[in-house]
Amino acid sequence: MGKADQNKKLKMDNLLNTSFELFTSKGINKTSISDIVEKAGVAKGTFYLYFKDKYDIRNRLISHKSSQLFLEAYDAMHAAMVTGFENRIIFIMNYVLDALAANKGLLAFIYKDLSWAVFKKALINPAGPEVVDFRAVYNKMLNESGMTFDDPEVMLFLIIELVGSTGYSSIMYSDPVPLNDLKPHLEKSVRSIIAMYAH
Amino acid sequence: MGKADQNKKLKMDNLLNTSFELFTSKGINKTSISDIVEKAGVAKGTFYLYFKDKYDIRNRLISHKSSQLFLEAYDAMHAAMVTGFENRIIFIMNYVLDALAANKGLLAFIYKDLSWAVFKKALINPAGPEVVDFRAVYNKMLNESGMTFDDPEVMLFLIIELVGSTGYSSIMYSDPVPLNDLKPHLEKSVRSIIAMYAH
Amino acid sequence: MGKADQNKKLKMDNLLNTSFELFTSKGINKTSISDIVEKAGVAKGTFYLYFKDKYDIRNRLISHKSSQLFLEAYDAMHAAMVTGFENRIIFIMNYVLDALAANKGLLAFIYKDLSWAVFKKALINPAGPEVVDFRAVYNKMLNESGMTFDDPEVMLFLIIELVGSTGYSSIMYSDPVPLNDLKPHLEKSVRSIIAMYAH
Amino acid sequence: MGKADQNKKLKMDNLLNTSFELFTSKGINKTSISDIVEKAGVAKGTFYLYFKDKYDIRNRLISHKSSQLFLEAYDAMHAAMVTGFENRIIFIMNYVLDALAANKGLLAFIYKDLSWAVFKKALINPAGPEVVDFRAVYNKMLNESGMTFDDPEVMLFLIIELVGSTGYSSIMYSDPVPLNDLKPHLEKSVRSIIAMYAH
DNA sequence: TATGAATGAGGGTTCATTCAT
DNA sequence: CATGAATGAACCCTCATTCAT
Repeated sequence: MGKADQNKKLKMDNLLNTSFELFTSKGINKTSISDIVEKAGVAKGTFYLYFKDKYDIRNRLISHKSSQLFLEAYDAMHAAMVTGFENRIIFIMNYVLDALAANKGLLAFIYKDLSWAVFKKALINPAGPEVVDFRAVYNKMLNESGMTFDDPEVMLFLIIELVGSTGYSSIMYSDPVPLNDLKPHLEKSVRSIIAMYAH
Repeated sequence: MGKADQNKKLKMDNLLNTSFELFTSKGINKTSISDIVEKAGVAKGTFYLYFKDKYDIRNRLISHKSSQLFLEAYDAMHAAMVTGFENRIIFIMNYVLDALAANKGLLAFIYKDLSWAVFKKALINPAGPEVVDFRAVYNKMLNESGMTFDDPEVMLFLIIELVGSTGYSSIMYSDPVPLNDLKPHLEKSVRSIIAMYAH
Repeated sequence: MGKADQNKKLKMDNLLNTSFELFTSKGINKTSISDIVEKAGVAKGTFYLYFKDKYDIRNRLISHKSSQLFLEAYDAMHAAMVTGFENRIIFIMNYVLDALAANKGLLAFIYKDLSWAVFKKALINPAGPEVVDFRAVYNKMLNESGMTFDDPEVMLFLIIELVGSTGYSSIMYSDPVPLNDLKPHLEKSVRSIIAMYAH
Repeated sequence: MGKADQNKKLKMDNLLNTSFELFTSKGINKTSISDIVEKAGVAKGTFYLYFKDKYDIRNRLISHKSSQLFLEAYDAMHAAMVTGFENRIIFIMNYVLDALAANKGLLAFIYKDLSWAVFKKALINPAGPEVVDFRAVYNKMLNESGMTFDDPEVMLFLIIELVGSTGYSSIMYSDPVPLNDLKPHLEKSVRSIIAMYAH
């Protein structure tokens, strides 16, 4: 990588980091491009050399941050030496929920897309090199489980949507119950869903 | 009701209907108040006689449309003489999913809030007179079931979030599977969740 | 006065009083006609039956309130049995300054016109019946003084502008000195001005 | 100064001049930002690059124009080789009054603030580099007088408020007397005030 | 007389985007 | 590559005034 390319990478990372801070603190709608470039210390025009618009930068951030979060969860799962397919899924679920509860700005930021569609785009058909291919990870977990599942993709879909959707409400509004009260319900439900698909 | 009041009601309904059309066709963010009043054929100031802002009118519409949808589903359930608690929940679920599949504009409009928070606000703590108190309906269904449930509120929460969230993805993007393929999965999952809470 | 006329008078006084409260509390520019009629409990159209616009009502209030203030000062002067032309002018000056210091809303309200032009319009060429003709009062004071003055009108003009203008700054901003520090300066200056014109 | 900076200065001066013309011809309240940018031939957004709002531009204009006026008066005083403290103050007074009489738009514009508060802000605690520090000029005049004064600041305050306030009425309305008739009265009064403070 | 719903021009302000430097 | 001044359409919202009832 030449010096120019390095410099380019630095500017880009700077803009990405700055945007992320602003998006998670004041929300994407309230963040203007002026805010971003001012905080990043570059000129307005420079923004357009690297990104198409605010939503371009948002999409890249969602991919990157989601990917990072799931990777952390996966690594923590290994570090904790969790065994058993259900246990592993539950571990990841709890890890992600706790991380989001500790960083509501992040939750608010990725929520509208922390649904299957973006999950898939970000994690399963990763665009960039630094994004994990979560499908491979999932398949690995399936293989290591020693079980077979009907429609494993739909199963994952159901779990992600259920956990993401209820987790959001619980973390953001403690409604209808706070996260710690919700977790046992989710654990039971997720185990029940997995049981339905395993044979 | 005097002639003036009738006229007032007409203007308001006109604004509500016009807004709904615009919100469901171009989205709420792309709809300006200018668009609304122009299409409705009233002056800009008139808008502010009836509504605080765009989000005021949106909230009223969500309440009204959600309420209407669930009421239709409930009536259809009675007309079909469906018995059994699980069967009734499944019937309502399918009815609502089919209705939203037939009206994607409506789905896009209410989705971001067809989650527990708004469902609750709109249907369970209804503000206006024309909005159904869905909690009473739910309690009635629980009583008629002849069963008892642990945490019936959390159970409903899980079902709504699961169905709403997966239904959105399936209807809008056929991803990961189209609605008709999703339904049996949802039915199984919902029955499984209910079974977990019944005793 | 017929019953209808009485009613009319009541409505008008109601609007005048309400406007005065709003003008002195939030300022005339920030007070809308909507504010006035809402607080007064009458319909918007009613306002226009009695007044041309906001400035019509303001002018009447300035006349009325200024007149009232000077009348109070004059009465207090008599009650205090102050004798001597200079003493009387000084007494009135102090009375008015103290009253305005105790009611900054009133000062802010009448200030922009508590200058010769309005003073004259309000007090010397009074429009309505309830407004004092201050010129007569002034002439009476001149006669009772036993002295003769060159250009008594210009003398009064100089005094009013000097006192009004410095008093405003002193009361509102304590700049360059607070009112109590200003008073001796003003007293000396006013006596010096009067001395110049007396013979 | 680079070409870009020159251009920037030009735009700013253009906006200042245009605003001044509009403020003095139609008044600040009746002048909208739309009016200003239209007349100046720039886009609306450009206004906000240079000024916070209408009152920001007004304040800068008042500082600038007042400063300019007093500086002219002071220079003329020197050119006329006026000696003696009272004579100098009287000269400046007359110069300023004549200038304002010749430019009633300017008088109307700065009047509401050609009072101590703004005089002080504009001339005594000058913000920008092109604004004269009139306090230094006043102190110089005091020193050169060879006399000592009690409370020279209050003395100046009394003079400025008296002259400004009566001058406004006289110039704008010839009420109670036209400017040329007022001047001897003011001269006498000002000399009398100065005499009171000198020792 | 009294009402108050309706008006709509006009206000201030923001901000994504461009382009000459 | 980088800049940042300039743009100008679009935004939301206010409010004095009118007029049919």
